[in-house]
Amino acid sequence: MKFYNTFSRKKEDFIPINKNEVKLYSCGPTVYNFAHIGNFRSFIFVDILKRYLQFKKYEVKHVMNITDVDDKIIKKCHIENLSLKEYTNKYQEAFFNDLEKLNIQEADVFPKATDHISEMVELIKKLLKKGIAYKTADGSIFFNISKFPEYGKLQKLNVDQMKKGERVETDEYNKDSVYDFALWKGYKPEDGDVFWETEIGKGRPGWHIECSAMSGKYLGKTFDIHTGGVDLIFPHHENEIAQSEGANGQKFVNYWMHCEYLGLKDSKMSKSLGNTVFIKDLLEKNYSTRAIRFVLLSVHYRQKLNFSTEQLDIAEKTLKKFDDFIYELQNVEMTNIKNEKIVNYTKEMLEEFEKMMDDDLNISASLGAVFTFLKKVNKFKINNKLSNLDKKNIIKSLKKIDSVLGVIFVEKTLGIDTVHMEEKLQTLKISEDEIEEKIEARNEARENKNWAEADRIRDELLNMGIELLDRKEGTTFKLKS
RNA sequence: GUCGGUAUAUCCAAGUGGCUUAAGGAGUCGGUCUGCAAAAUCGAUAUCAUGAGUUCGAAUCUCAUUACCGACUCCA
Repeated sequence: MKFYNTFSRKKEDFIPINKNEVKLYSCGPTVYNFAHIGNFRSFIFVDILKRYLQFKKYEVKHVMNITDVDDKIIKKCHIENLSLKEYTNKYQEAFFNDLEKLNIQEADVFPKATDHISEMVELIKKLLKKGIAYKTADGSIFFNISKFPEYGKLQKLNVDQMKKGERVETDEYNKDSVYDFALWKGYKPEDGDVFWETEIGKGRPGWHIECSAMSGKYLGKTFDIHTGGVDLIFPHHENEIAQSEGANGQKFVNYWMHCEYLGLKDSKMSKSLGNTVFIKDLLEKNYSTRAIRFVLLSVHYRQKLNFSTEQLDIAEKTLKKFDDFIYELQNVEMTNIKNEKIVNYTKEMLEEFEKMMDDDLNISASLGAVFTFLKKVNKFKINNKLSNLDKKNIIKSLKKIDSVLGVIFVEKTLGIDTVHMEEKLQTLKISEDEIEEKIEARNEARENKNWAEADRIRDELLNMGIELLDRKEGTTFKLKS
């Protein structure tokens, strides 16, 4: 299995520190607003990565931080006259809600910055002691990049040649160098009640220190994979490396994996540009959460993705294809002979899927293998040449695929004609018998070549969300997904 | 200024030297099936941005050109 490591800018064989275990840290949300679909793209990337590692039988220990204190949050709190907790709780809840909707597996730990002040203070003390950090007159503490010669090694930038003009930094913090960054921000009156009294003074943590402190606490000084959006490479991840390696004197992260932007009409989507799309916006337009998930996962994570509702339409169609495929497996007349070809198809599909995913999560090629599989199996289905054994085999392999993709919902689709169907019909106030009666009436009309009546009945049912399928063996129905 | 990325059909998107006379999905056109649709199925739809070079052989490597995008400021 190979992953592209931002650090080396190359695909590298993945070798975890401990044989069957992967320690994974992901930069999570800053809860000062709802997370937009661009944010969720990177969280879905992590989800696919994590699920695939599990698919490969690794035990994954996953930590995702929640940033619940920073400049923007404090500002907003004051505007809305809420306490830090009141303000952030709302968005935190919304975040978890959206995670669930998008079928994103929860991390093992979601540490919050405000719960780990003491760990951050410890780390800063260590840096002060080593002389890599310094305190300024206003009580702030900065990281001194000149004491960490490797600074810039992730982003591959040369500090001396960086553009300096644009960086408008006021002198409020009295930094030695403009590139020194804050570990701790000394208290200022406008911070209001957002401060901590600590050994290193009264104030609040800088943004970067939380990830170093919390990853260290939950995953150790060196861990396997660190993820985030490409926009975090610099300065955030660069600074994390400086902090952690500066304090611990050992390698921080073995594999850095970064997710590309999601864009809208050729511009990147970000909160600061104000061109954001939220999950709820799309749900209001009646798109399903699984279609959203599908769009976000179907483009390779290192490829820019230009989001559009057209892609959602295609995704809905694609998912319907899966649903129909699985659903119709039940209607096929089953023989009892195991079909060698089907055995081969499933085997080939799973092998191809794994081979492609092993290559830095090449999801497009993996999905290609799945679609090719559907096509091949459909040919058999059409001729009623499937056995129960084949069916089991097919379902089993799709479930396996979906343990990674998380969008096909094999079980749920198979359950349509039992629990789900009953519930749905109840809300539609129609019984299965009544549907059968209508189908019969329609078939009678069809025999009499009364097409108008036949189509009327079909449309009537379709409007209720019941779709008729005319097959050689007769007419069946299913719920429209 | 210093670094970096991308360019494949109408659209999305695999493919990084021969297994590809370029996967897969969507669209469009035309068959099969159907009363007609839907679904399924078969077929059609690409001189791989441009120019030069390396090679027995290039979408794939090298150089140049053009276009777009990004980092160096908060951002997933």
